[in-house]
Amino acid sequence: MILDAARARFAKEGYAGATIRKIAGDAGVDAALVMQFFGSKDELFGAVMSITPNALSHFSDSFVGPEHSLGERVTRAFFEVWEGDPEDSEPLMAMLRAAISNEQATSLLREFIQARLAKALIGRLPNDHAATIRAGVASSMLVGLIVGRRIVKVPALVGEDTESLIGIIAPAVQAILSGEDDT
Amino acid sequence: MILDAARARFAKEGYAGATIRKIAGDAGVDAALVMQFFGSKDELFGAVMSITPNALSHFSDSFVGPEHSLGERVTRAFFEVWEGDPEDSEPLMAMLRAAISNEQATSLLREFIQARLAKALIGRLPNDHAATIRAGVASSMLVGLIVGRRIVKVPALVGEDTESLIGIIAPAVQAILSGEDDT
DNA sequence: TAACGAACTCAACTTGCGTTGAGTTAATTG
DNA sequence: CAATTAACTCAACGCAAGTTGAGTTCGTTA
Repeated sequence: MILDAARARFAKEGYAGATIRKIAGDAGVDAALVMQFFGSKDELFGAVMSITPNALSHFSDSFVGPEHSLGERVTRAFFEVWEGDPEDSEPLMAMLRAAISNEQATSLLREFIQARLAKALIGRLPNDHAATIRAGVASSMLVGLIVGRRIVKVPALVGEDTESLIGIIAPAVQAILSGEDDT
Repeated sequence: MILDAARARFAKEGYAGATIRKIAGDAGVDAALVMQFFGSKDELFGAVMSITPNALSHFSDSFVGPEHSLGERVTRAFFEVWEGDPEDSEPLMAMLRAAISNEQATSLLREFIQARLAKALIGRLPNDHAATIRAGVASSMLVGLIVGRRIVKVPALVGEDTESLIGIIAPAVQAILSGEDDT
């Protein structure tokens, strides 16, 4: 399937690195066919980028439960999606990689962090300005960990299993979401 | 100056996006001259990427002081460097942007997070395995905030002034560095 | 079985890139 | 002033990319 090949390539090599010819090759097909189906590389990319319903519900579910363990549930859900089924994580990875070099991807990732994650959170927390900001901060921090672990491959993060990381990160996420600050 | 133009372009547009022709144009010079000076695009990029001594000492200094405000000092130093003098922040931005698509940049950023930041931290904390990991986690989280604020431009982060963000983030960084976890 | 349309290939075009080598200006120095 | 070197431009190469249009296979349907 062309879409599968495209998703994997965009996730691994970013927007510029993934060429139509390579994607077509992976799918055992001529590059011109990809063009006929999707019109352009941009449109193919748009078709690939998405947040799967499964990933979304995973995030949403994590907000249900006692507040004292909110940070841990959110952190765990985040890792489960980003390091779980490629079907769910590859579109996210494609967005993240491409967001650095492609404007279209940037706005999609922006919408993901802001609208989706924040909206899911706001139902569970005071729906005010501060909650939105805290949601944005927590999301960006968690994305930063994915960047470190999966893209930059910081040894300290790569060599650690998910549970240990969650043990370290969860309290920090909790601190942000529950709003114990200095101001 | 060619190096100034290159630094700005790499920081704004990443490795692939910044072309030799555009850099040469910014510097009011022919592309061929850039080649004669630096040999190749890779070497030009290598000449641009760096952590300035000023940025480094900024980070180091932030570890000096009482432990209960360590998180706040580190967070503040981080923002001061990344949002301060372009002379210091642009090479970092160039590294970060390029790290997604260029292998050479990936290892440089890896070294930055691991060797430099972590090493500076380890002098101040128990020099064990756990401290290295905590340093990696904190660094990646902070980088994630830069990604959100400066690259993806998440509205919640862009619209907030630095001090408010530090107030939210510092306790989380403190939680990670001081080691109050769940395990 | 004939015909139609979808799925697909082939060869080529265009553009922009990094890069090169030969040539030109400008500055330095003996 | 002559000459050597450094700073620089020009025109072009080769390549890989996205894209195109004409042609081909092939399964479905009348």
